[in-house]
Amino acid sequence: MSLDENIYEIRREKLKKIEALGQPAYPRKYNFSHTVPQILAAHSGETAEDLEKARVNVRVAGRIMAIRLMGKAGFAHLQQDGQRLQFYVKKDAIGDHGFELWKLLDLGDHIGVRGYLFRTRTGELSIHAEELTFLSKDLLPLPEKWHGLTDVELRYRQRYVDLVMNPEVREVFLKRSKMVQSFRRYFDSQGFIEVETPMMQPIAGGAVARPFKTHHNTLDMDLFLRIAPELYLKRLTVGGFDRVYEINRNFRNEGLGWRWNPEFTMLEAYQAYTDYLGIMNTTQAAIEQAVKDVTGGTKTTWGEVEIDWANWRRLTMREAIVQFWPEKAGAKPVVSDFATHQSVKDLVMRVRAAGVNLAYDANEPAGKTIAGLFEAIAEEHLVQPTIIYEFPTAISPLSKQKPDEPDWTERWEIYVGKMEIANGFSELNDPEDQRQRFEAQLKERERGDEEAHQMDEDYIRALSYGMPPAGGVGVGIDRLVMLLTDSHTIRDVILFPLLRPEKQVTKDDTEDTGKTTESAPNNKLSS
RNA sequence: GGGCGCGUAGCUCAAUUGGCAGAGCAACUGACUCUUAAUCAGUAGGUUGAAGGUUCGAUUCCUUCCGCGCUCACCA
Repeated sequence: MSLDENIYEIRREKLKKIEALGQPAYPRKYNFSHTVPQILAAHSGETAEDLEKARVNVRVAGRIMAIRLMGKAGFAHLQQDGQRLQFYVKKDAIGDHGFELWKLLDLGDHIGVRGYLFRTRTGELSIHAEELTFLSKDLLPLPEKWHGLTDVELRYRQRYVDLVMNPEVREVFLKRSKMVQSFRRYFDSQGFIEVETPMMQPIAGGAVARPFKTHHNTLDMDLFLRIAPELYLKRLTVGGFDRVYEINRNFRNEGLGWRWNPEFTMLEAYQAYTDYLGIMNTTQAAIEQAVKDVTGGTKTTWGEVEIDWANWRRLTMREAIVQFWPEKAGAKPVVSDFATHQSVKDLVMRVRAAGVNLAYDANEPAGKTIAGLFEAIAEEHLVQPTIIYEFPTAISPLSKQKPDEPDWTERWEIYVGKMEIANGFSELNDPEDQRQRFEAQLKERERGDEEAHQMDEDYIRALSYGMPPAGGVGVGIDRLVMLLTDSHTIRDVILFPLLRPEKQVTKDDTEDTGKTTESAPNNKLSS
């Protein structure tokens, strides 16, 4: 028998003894008068004399996170909503029966405490307990109280334990929730309505990525998990929802990394009768508001640097390439250098000669090469909020072209902390142009680009009914949370990030220990 | 997928050149009616991720596998 199975059995025995004392093992409810944070907020300013003069009776529920037992008395800390309140148990005050229960409690148990507030000799606000109510047993031992849980694998696999032990983790997800609330409030206030569009799509469109495939049995049809809601949201603008947004998951069948999780949360919004500049301003305002709502200010810490969300710069993609052109690559490019396949190739060769690692495919469109050039030399400099605008048409199959430069589109992206966090454009609403763009993408697909966009006939039909001019945007919620919480891996802002399945305890394993599986906790702790 | 690194008690970590596998916390027993990383005395807890190899002897060296982290490539 392994140690924690031993602890598990010991605690089950304690649970039986608790039942024998007349307390249900798994009671239905507890009528509390205050939460722990409420007590701390309301009474932290009161002195021992104040509390003696006007006695405050309370009933509080929480999880026991520390126990200090001293003969016929003892102290413990009750944790609720990430905050802790001490309570004092004295045999004289709680009675023999209550004291028996007290001795059967373990770290991690949920209990209710009835009593009155007082201050200990050392001045800590505490509950003088008069009655304990058992609420739920922790059968598995919590991690060590001082170092807590630090093993990253265990933190992600057993996030519930991580959340109990690490208040800063809890804080990250509270901020995430506040951020999403803030976006909803902002877009609602601007007359947008929130909608939900299909997660399972017959054609995975609206972005450049490889999808997950699934299957519906009754219809006997293959479906894809969406890589973006874009094409459905734009169908809704055709239908007369002039301002729509959706906050939900996208799924992309690609590698994992510090900025990438296969499922991630995106805010997408579409606004009729405006263009890329209009939606750019809306997005910037929404993000500035979210930063204020989450942090209370306009500056955040990102590792060694401070990000100033009140100070944005805007550069075209070409300007950014010029501005961050490596010295070793010689004279900075001029506008005409971006115009032809050959001149773009020359730029790539100069940059490579300067020691920059950059792949080059002679068969790909020049616009795609330019985008690669931008990512290779400019992206790493974009730490402060920066809007890069005017993207090549070749990589923007859903954006309107610039009227005077058809090789370039009215598209922009926001970069912060070297990460792309938003992508918006003037939405292409010409069905014939859209068909030609899809056809160009199909050629890319034939060339071997699995991520190139597919033809979507129904989407073109929808555009053919007339889609109003519109600006649209997608905002990467996870990455924005990373920036606002100084989290340097996306896994720290996703409650249950994708991990390999953990090895299960097999029957052979349990037979070897001579134990039945009935009570064996089936997790890594016992394997 | 490539490169680098890690895996020792429930948790956090030690173990000299290859020479008896340890500590703190958690747990168990006992003492203690204002402690707060409570204290004091004692007890128990290990197939050192797995399999194989070298060796008189492997946590340590070698091979393979499993898991995790970092990083590069592709993607947001």
